[in-house]
Amino acid sequence: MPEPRFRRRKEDRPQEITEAALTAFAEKGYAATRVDDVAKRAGVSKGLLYLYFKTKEDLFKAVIRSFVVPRIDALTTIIDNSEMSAEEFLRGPFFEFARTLPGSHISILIRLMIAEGPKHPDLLQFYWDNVVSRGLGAISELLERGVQQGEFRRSAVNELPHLFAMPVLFSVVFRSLFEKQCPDTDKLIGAQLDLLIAHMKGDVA
Amino acid sequence: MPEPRFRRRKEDRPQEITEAALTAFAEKGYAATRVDDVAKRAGVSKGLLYLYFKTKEDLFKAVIRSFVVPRIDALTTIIDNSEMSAEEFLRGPFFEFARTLPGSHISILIRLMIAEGPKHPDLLQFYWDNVVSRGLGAISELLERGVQQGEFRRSAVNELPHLFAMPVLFSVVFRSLFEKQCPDTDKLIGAQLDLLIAHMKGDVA
DNA sequence: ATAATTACTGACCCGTTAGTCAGTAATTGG
DNA sequence: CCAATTACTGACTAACGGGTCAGTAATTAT
Repeated sequence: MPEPRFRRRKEDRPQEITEAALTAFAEKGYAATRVDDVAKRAGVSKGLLYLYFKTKEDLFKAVIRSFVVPRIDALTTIIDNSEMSAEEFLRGPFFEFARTLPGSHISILIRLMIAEGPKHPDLLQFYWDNVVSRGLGAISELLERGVQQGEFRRSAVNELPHLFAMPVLFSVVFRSLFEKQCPDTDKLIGAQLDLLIAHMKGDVA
Repeated sequence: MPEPRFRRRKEDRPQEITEAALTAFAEKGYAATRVDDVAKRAGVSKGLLYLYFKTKEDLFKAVIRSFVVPRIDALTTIIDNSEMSAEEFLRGPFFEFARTLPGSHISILIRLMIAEGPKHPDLLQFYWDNVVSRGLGAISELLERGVQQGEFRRSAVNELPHLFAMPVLFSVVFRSLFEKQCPDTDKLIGAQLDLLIAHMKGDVA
């Protein structure tokens, strides 16, 4: 009896396809990625891909959903379940998150989001609700907790959560464009963290 | 004698076309912009466009060149020709530049640059040399001047130029994606400026 | 075994669009 | 006024790629 030409693996296909799509999108960008190519990488025919994803745009959304959101979940879970002081969290898990993000494949998705976002308003809304808003909210809560416990003084600056997010976005974009000339991401993010924490604690800057 | 169907205006065509292209790219992004559409907006036939620009990519590069670079030139000229103190410059012209950029059409080009950059390495190099590198260099010089004149203390933070550039890029991206939910650009940039200047002056943060 | 089901294939279709080019009409020079 | 020049037009094409679907082969039910 001959080897079967293919196996039916309904369960695994979607994930295999989104993984292939992630790689392809990362390499070529959205518009330049051929659906045919994604299918090949996933070891599947184009027809099958269209069985699981209605359109190319649909596929793109699925990629964002399945790779970016979990990352944010991980962060917020740590905040909620740990007893760390705000500073410990910022210098620990947050810093770790921020410094590893720009080198990860997620950073490519963020770039894609910037590039393609305006063409997909509903995706943008999804991204806002599930990633950006929650991320900023988490920082906000954390700072508030720091203030409550007398660790930080109450700052006049309302934009603090954004100021913490800034170096992350900056590094992601900067590195993805000017890999070679990019300053050390760790130092950049570290410097901003130092500035902000010093400010929150009321130290001499 | 009838009105001529068209005038020959060799001199003005390139600029008119790049202007039309800027608008089109801004509205639709690079891939979704039709060369035909750019031509129509410029009031020319597609054939003529191809007489002035070899390819669509060529056109894109011309747009970046002609609209972004002058903006940086303006800034560096002010630095070189004015007698302002560093702080005056940062709180004056630099702040003005930074806060108006995210609302201008240039910001759309920056987003396009982020989106399309990786596909055009030579353009990226050009952009680095003529925009990013010069911009960072200008800030660097300015800070150095501030230190020389005893206005600022010498900071241990080497990444300062990037820290000044950060809120600008952040605002550009943030606003172009989440226009509605974007925090007040002025305040965001202002806050970062305050932090950095306080740090440079050695004040209490 | 064989029928019914369905995951899967791959050739095809068709709208779309970057880029071309033979021809046309506005200029310019004699 | 006519000829030479060239800025300009617009119909054309060649290719590409998203999406479809009739058919096939693996699986499951009987």
